[in-house]
Amino acid sequence: MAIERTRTAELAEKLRDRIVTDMKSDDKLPGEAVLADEYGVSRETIRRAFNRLESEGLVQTVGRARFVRLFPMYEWRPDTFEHRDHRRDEPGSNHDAFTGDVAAIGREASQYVEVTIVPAPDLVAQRLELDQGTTVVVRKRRRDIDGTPWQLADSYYPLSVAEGTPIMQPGDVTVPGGLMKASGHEQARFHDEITVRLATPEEVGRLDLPATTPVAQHVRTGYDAAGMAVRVIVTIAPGDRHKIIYDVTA
Amino acid sequence: MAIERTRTAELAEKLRDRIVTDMKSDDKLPGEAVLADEYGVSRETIRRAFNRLESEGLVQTVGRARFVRLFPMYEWRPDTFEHRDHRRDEPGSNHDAFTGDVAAIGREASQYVEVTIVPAPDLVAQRLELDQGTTVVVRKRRRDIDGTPWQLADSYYPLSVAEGTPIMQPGDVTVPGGLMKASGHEQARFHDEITVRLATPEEVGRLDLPATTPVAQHVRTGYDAAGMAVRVIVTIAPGDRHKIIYDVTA
DNA sequence: CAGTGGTCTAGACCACGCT
DNA sequence: GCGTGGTCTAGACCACTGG
Repeated sequence: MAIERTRTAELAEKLRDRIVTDMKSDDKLPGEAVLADEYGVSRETIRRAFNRLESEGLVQTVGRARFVRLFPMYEWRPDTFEHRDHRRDEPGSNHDAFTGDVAAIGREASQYVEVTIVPAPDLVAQRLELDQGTTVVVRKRRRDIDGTPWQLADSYYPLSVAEGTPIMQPGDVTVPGGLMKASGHEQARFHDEITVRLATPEEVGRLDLPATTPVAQHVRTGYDAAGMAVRVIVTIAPGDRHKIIYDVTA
Repeated sequence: MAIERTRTAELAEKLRDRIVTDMKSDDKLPGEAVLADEYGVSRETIRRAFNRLESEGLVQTVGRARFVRLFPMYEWRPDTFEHRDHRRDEPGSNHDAFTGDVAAIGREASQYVEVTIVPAPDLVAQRLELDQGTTVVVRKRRRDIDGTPWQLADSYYPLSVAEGTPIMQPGDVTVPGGLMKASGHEQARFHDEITVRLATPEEVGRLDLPATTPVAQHVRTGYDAAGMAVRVIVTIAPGDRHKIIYDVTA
């Protein structure tokens, strides 16, 4: 006999099995009323089971219907990302690191960048060693794969670093050696902090996620050769479509 | 005016505010009936709000009551952890890396290790380059802080590496140079993969977590100087009590 | 305007532990 | 026994959308 479980947990498992064995990404799931009838439970129980599957990222509700979502994992390598990113400036390459990674698995990348000046959020001010509320330049970036929002990567720069440099240029800028080199503050080392939590309502909106999805928040602080904190990148990576990879020498 | 939200979301926010401003860790929360009356909503709405707060890790239900849980973040540095771990073998130290980290913030660490031989799970077999189902040695470890389960760290070794070495010894073993050196397969490099997802029922049980908590799954594959995969460590770190840190040279 | 999912409620039953 | 949280249900109302 199977161990004792709640109807909701059992139903979630049945639906999960059914989805992974019989269905593929973007398939439309039956309506709540149909399933309630089919499995002999109330509509609320159906909804609770789907809530679980949505949190897992397996199902997403769009408008008036639920769809299967099985994303490929984007393997993100923060330890080599910036290094590879500079290749975009080499002759013959029009790939930044993200675009190159995505092209390598036969998919299409796109990015949307918005440049603004804002008071530094707490998290950023601390890491840039600025007073809370000091204005900073932020390049808010959304990276998509095959038209689906994949991750957010917001870069914050002190005004003293960004002013009068290509960092202030709107859009996805390409400059030889990269934005940081152009600012005269090439980065020598990074401090990366990863935390795991549920997506905030803002992130749910920007990435079109279900309401209760786990995300990785990756905060990279970059320092120049003089030891000055010159950039903070806050990356939000939904768990259902990211694997973060570091290679470490013992 | 505040933007339009559901009663559940509004209530969750009110309770969150109330908790972080007026309460402290381990305080007992009022019962559902009391809150339903106080806020003028049904008990189901109270429960939905608490479900959200439990997922965030702010509240935990124990037996017949809910308590505030505000954990300090354990700052885990996988890139230097193993190196520092070896200090346990230096004269005058009885600290491994975890115990030392925890002592440094004035708290008390404890660890529970169980050694068994099992068929390699898929994830492990692939990384150790073994056929699926090959038996491997696993050291299942739970690390606690101040008596609270904090993380799981299960280490898997190929039989050929572990046999006849202190790796097979039960309990929290201390050997000069570390377990890997004693096996003749000191690790030269690591490949770390981090994914984010909801805790599995097994993890919920082993770590005493609420049912819908996000965790980081950190899989470290260690290679010896000859390039052989000699160990896989699967660490499960609940998001509400961990910050993972890597320092990277550009 | 009928059907969908989103939300909320009242009420029921249960297991459990405390008084 | 009574109150707690855990679970489930039936039913209601809403907003939105496609026929």
